[in-house]
Amino acid sequence: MSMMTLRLDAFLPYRLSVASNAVSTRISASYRRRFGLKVPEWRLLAILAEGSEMTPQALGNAARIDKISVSRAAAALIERGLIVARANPGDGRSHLLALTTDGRGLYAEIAPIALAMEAELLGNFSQEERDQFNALLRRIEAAAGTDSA
Amino acid sequence: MSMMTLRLDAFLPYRLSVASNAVSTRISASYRRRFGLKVPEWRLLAILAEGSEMTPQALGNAARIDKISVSRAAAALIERGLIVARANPGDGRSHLLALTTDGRGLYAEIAPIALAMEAELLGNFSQEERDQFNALLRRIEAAAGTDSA
DNA sequence: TATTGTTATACTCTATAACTATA
DNA sequence: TATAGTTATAGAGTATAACAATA
Repeated sequence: MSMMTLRLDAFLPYRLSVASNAVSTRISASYRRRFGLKVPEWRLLAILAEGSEMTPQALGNAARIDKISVSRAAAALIERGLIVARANPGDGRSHLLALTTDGRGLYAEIAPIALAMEAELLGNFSQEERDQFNALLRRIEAAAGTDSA
Repeated sequence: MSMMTLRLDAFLPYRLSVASNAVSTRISASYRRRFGLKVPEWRLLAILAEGSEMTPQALGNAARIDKISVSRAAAALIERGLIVARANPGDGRSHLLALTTDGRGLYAEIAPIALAMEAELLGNFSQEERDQFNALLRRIEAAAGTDSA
């Protein structure tokens, strides 16, 4: 009877969870403290700043947020006047969300800070390591998304 | 006035969070469904299986779990008869936790499944990529743990 | 009927704070 | 006084289900 032993320390889901938690605890505290934003709210701002107006569904796909969280985050941002909704001419069930001037202003304030935090976390990563890390994360994500279990 | 734009898609904290969430959603659902274990409970079993009896504090350090979660997870495991507590001869405030025979049995059942899930997630990773990924995660974790912000 | 979006509800994980018992 | 551990409480994130409006 051989005792199978797993080293938690080298177990990937554990390492990934610990690293992700350490990073997001630190970063989300900064968003909240400095800007009163929750993570899903910040993600919506970032996606909207990249392009033009979008439906909640498209936003959720782009930011990897389920429709319930999109709905709540959008409501909070609308209430603060950071985004606006207008009717979707193509589909009456939906609407189009876009940044306001205030929203663009807040985003312009946050983006450099977010990049600085990222740079701090990746302080000693070479560009190659950074690209590699990103690629590995995408592969993991794709494998986890597969419905084979 | 240059508009600073950040690509959320390439923003590391975002990628890390998405990958970690995809992995842990999938794996934790398996622990819960098949074994009735929450993640902190599984971690305590894994750490105790690696060595001998430990205090809650030592367990928390080894499994990266705060003392409140250790306390709750340990209580759940004790109630199920998977671990036992005995007085700590060196410190009356504390106690020593160890796996029971049942606990060892359950661990022996889970460990191969956990390793299989990990292998599935890392299916197309070479050993070198795997080691590199682990090392990068540790560096990120260390950088995030630093109290410079 | 199916889909978009909202609301209600619940669960996991984490964090803060107050408490106890020992040191 | 300080520390180990427990309990209470609250918040963020995510998930399921039921619902309203429109397709």
